[in-house]
This record gives sequence, structure tokens and C-alpha cells, in this order.
Amino acid sequence: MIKLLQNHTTVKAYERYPVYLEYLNNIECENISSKQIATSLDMGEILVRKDLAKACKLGRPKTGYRVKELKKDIQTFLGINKTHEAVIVGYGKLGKALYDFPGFKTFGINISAVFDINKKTDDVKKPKELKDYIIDHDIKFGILTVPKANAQDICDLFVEAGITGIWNFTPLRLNVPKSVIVQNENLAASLSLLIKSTNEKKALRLKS
Amino acid sequence: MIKLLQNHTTVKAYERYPVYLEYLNNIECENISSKQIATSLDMGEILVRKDLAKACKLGRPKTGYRVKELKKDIQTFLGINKTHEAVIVGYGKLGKALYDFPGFKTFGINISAVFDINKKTDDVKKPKELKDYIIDHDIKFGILTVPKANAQDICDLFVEAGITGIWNFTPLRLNVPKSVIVQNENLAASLSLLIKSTNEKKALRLKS
DNA sequence: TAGATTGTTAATCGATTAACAATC
DNA sequence: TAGATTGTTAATCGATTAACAATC
Repeated sequence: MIKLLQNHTTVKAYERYPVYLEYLNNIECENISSKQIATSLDMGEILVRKDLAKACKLGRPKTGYRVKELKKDIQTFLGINKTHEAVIVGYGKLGKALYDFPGFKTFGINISAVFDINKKTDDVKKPKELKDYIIDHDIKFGILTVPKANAQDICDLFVEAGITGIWNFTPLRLNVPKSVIVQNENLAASLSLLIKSTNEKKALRLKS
Repeated sequence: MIKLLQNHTTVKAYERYPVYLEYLNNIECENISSKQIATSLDMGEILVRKDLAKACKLGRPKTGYRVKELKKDIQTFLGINKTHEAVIVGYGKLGKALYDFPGFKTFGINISAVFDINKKTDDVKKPKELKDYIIDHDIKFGILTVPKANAQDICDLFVEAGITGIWNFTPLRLNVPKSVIVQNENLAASLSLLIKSTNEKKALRLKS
């Protein structure tokens, strides 16, 4: 079996890199130590050092990391130093909100086109054009914000057309070949975690 | 130090329960085995059994779990069997999209009011009313979809007014007392993970 | 040199999986 | 009874943390 993520860097770890990047983008200084980063982000100092070691070669004793180079290294590491074309399918409220998501620019994603069954404006294309469009424009990323009932159908079109990464905002677990990556944006799971954590904390407070 | 999540159930585990629930809501049968669930969701059978064991008491050899009871047990376990009041602050595109998020209903969250600096419609309230509103209506959850620059200020209002759970859609790491739970919805991290995974898979394919 | 900070190796911790006994 | 499935105890695996040597 192909092991997708190497170097013992786990999924969870990868989610930390954008956090580092966001932090680094908002500081002024030229150099920074792992301790400073860790303190600011409320993380373990050694963990930060280990993460950074995977993404960059530098890091000098006594002075720390050069902020400018570090940012560039993390960007390269994440593969966001080049532009990737993407489409959004499902141009309801969530699709519209995502269209303006500033993160796309930060991460080198360009929204090439949006698709929806209802042609709401001139810029919105029909799903029947989707497959050809993806192939013609060599799109690699698809963002899925359609109703659950249509999710698998659109997903199949994505796969047939050669898309390799799907950002799935529907609650449906998509059926895809192993070569396609699906990132499930599970808002429901996230919300449920918030509720559960809050309840548990309340319970603990009542107990103590 | 207070240990927030007990019973060796980790954060990651809690995100699986809504997935089980979603799955159970979409099947017809009366009974289901851990093996069936595991196969359908592409998970480990034993993991499913362990998860379910934490949420419910039943589970009968040979027949499996009663779907109806199992759903109820998971709902109780997640604390979504009662309604919680919430407010959304920041009524831009994302805020509007979230307002219609069907998950709120599923998880017993009622959006009591929305706030924005710009009074876009009659229903949108001004942030200066926020604190009093939260106190008067005993709101416990705040959903934060304002620009990053205003995030900490609104967060502080949340805390002062007694909100205990914040769903944070801004990229800012909020500063809160230990008694308040923040669930960061890190879209940027998620997107970056998708890009990274896709790149790695591509690299692996080229290599092999 | 002394002190600060990195990076690596070993230890710990926790989550997942495997093995298996219990039960219908 | 035999077979299927649960639930528990032990083993494995991987991620985080601790300890410490290396370096400026």
C-alpha cells in the first residue's frame, strides 16, 4: 500500500504549518526563536522545532530562524509557491462565501470558474460544461458545495475529468479512487466537538 | 490542571460521532453491526465498536446495535439532545452562509440573533448591543465571522458576557480564559493540507 | 568562556489495532 | 451446538515530550 504522508509528519502536523505562516506574516522582527513561536501560539517548544526542522534547513543557535527565509521555506514545503487552478461547484451561499475566501490567494489557488445548476449570473456555468472545462483548463482542484444529493455525481465528474484534489463541504463521504485526495470540511463534526467540549467543561466545573 | 476530555476519548474521536450519526440517519435497517458501519465508512471495525461502547450501553452479539436507540444514545452523548442559543457576529458572506447551515438544527443550535457593524437588514443588530443581548438571552455559543482585525475585540465581549463556547472562523488565535472553549475552524489549514497531500501523492506517483 | 538556542536520540504517552473470551 | 458479533485486555504503532549534546 502506498503510504501517503512520509517522514512521520502526520495530518495533524500539516495543519500546524499554516498557523506558523499566519503568525510569521504578522510579526516585525528579522529573527525568531522556536521558544517565541511556541509561547505565542501556546504550543510546545520542541514540537515547533521539530516541525520547522522538516520544512527548512536553517535555524541558527543563539539567534533562531530568519523570519523571511522561514516563511519561504514553509511555503515551498506546503507546495503553495505555485498557482493551482480550481473550480467551485455549487454556488449557493457557502459557495459564494468561499469564492471570496482570502486563503485561496495565500495558498496559491485561483478560482478559475464556478458552476451551478441555476445560472444565477453570467459568470456561473452549467454543470454539463463541467467535465470539458476541467479537461480544457487543466484544473486540478475541485471545491464541492452542492447539496448532498448531488455530491457523488459531481464528484464522479471531477474524477473522470482528472481532478486530483477535492475539498468536500458536503456531509457525504465521497467515493473516489485511491489516487484522488478528498479533504472533508466537516463543519458538523467541528460544531459537535464544540458543543461536547463545552458540556464536558460545564460538567467538570459542577463537579469540582 | 483540569483534564478536559475524559475517558481516553480524544478530540479526533469526537469528530467521528457526527459521522456515525449522519450514516445512521441514512440507512433503513433496524439493526446494524460494527462491521457494516466500518465497511461503509472505510474505518476499522474495532475502532467503531470502541467508539460506540463509549456512547451507548446496548450492542447485542449476533444482531449488533438497534439503529434507533444507537442514534439517540449518540445524540445524548454529544449533548445535542437539547437546544442551545447562539449568536453570529459578522454577517458577511460567510456569516450568511453559516446562518443557513443545516447542521445547526441537527445539533440543537438555534441562531438567536446576528450582529454586524453595518446594519444590512432590519434583523441585523449592532455590535454595541451584543453584550447586553447575550446576557439578557442567556446565550452560550458565539460564532465569530468578523474580519481578523476585530476578532479579539468581539471575543472579549463574548467572554465578558458569559459565552462559554466560541466557533472561530477567523485565522486569529483568540485569547480566552481557560473556562471558554474555542473551536477554530481553520479553513486555511484544511486547504493547505489538501494541497500538500495532493502534491505528495503526485511526487509518489512520479517516483514509483 | 558562558549562555542561548538548535537538533537529535531516547522516553513517554495516547490512540489504534490485534487477539480472544463472552454472549446470544 | 455452531456461528456471528460484541466488548475487553494486551500489543503495536505513532506522535509528543524530555534530555542532552552540538553550535554559534
